[in-house]
Amino acid sequence: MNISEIAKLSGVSRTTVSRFLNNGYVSEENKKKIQKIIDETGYVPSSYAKQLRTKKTNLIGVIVPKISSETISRIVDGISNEVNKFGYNILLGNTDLNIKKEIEYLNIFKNNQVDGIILVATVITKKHLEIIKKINVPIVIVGQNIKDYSCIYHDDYNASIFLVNKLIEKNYKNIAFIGVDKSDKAVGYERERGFIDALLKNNLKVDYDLIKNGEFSTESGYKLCKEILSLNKDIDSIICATDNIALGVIECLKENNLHIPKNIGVISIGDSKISKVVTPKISTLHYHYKTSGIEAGKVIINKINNKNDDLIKIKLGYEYIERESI
Amino acid sequence: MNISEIAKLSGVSRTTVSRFLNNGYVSEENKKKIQKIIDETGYVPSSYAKQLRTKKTNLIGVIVPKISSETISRIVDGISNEVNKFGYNILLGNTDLNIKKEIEYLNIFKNNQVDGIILVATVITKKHLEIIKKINVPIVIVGQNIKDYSCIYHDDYNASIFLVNKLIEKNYKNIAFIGVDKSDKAVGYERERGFIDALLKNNLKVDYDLIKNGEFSTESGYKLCKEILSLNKDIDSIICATDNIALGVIECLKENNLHIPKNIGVISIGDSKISKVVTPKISTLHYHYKTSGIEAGKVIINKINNKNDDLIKIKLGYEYIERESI
DNA sequence: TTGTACGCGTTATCAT
DNA sequence: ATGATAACGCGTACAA
Repeated sequence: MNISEIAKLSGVSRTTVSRFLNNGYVSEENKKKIQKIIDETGYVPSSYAKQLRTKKTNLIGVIVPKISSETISRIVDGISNEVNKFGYNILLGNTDLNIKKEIEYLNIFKNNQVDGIILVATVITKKHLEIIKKINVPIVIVGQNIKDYSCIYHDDYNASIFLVNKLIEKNYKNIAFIGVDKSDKAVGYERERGFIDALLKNNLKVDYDLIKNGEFSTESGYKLCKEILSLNKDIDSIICATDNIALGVIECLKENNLHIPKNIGVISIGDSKISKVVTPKISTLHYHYKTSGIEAGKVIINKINNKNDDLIKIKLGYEYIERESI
Repeated sequence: MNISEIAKLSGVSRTTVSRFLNNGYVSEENKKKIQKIIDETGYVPSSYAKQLRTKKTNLIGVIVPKISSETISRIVDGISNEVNKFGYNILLGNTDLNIKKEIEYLNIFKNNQVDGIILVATVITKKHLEIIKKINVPIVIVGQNIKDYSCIYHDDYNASIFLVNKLIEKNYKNIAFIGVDKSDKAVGYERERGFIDALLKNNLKVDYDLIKNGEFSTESGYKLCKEILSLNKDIDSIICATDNIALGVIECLKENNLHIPKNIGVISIGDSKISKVVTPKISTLHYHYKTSGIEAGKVIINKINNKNDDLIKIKLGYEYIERESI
């Protein structure tokens, strides 16, 4: 069933049916005729042909490192809710933490297929930037602040500073830091930088032995915590870049019969589900992940509709949630 | 940049370029010429035109109730990994638990746009079935066993029976059950049915006051547990249909100074992250969610390629993980 | 092994 | 307000 057959059955021309479907001028009489035939036949216009003609797919390509992550899926939820309002759908590029696949998806989405791209990434390499530069649809980056590109990101630097100040306020003085590799400019680099600067501002010594970087996992948190304890440096608190890391840290501290928060305070970033559930409940910074998805959706829709390439930078804040771990 | 321009630049006809792109016979000489031009120009064929011509999008429509859920996102992860292997991508229909949107997505995907549909649903109404019947692309349903449709689902009935037997084995005798609404045939109906049948098989009395159904949430678990306790029926264990429900139950029991597992045993289904983390750690049934996604991917790809409409039913098992709550 | 000619289903243009 | 016609970019019989 196609537009020509509908036209024939309705006794009008293809053009009129097309106009009817796209809010053009059609007489009331013809409107009724056409609607009747469409109802009877269950006709739906071919999206292929429409896309070929209009160069529009109403699709947003969303590239994510791993969909089965609490933070990522919240971001995607936000994006999806927002863009759906405007009739857009999501083409999902789940890269499984594989940078090669990330590049692959950028290439797939590059030329056509989608009207806009939202890239949720942890590490942006030169290779990424090379391809992104050549992309001819609007792009928004979530979670990282990349020069010359519109980004929705979190205030990682000040988040770390906040955590240090909070610990100091609670009389903790010898603070360790467990984060992730600095190739992740946001979670790795910025959170560590904030930590160091905050120590300096508070006239505390920066002991680089107490700054460890690993992966986004409970196991990594556990391992690095063990390493720090083996140093016998008499620390009284640990800042964890993520809740998952904090989980490993807590496990390790418990095994060593260290009481949280009496012997050692633990604090982290994320406010994930587990942070409310583990004993002790983790004092943490709530990050507005779903909001970042919503904002990214708004920005990309705007770019698509207005065709304006203004550089948009949105830095989202955080909210301190005190629980039991400090 | 289109295929004609590539042809002109390469000094061959459009047809030859098309053949080159689609593995047809092209002389070595021309192959080199064309490849060179493609590399220089960065030409990528228009997916719109290709789709119009071939009636194939290489897209799988995946409809889910809420992407920001641990189980759902694991399923989607599995689907995505599997279908990507065959060059398919995912068009995500995130319905935000809104049945109307579910129907909407089924309609969007119905006629074209995708080569196949995977529906991850909790409740399948008559309205759903009406639309699904009219869909002319292959469809696979995940999480529910629907008559006449290919489904990947879990053995919910026997899972409940297993849990009852496990409790009895540990000398629990007065068992309550907290589940979800029975309009969810899998999590609601089947799990409750298994519970009741298992009691009967073990010659235990079925007390319908001790069977409560609510929502998929911690709050619901908390509330229903409170209701059960207020009955003063002297229960010694509670089976929870999901980990989230168990979480609320545990909270409630703790508040009432009931020791888990000494005073009351708690057991559930899901093996979510929180089940390993909460105190006490929850004894639970691991469900193979990612696997169900992978299987769904395999089935849909098969249906698309072989055009066979064999009815495929895959029932996945479970794995008992004993921790601390019984 | 290559090229010509046509069609996929829609929208845009222009004339009426 | 309506219709004829071209064009979007590609794949594929068919002929050569």
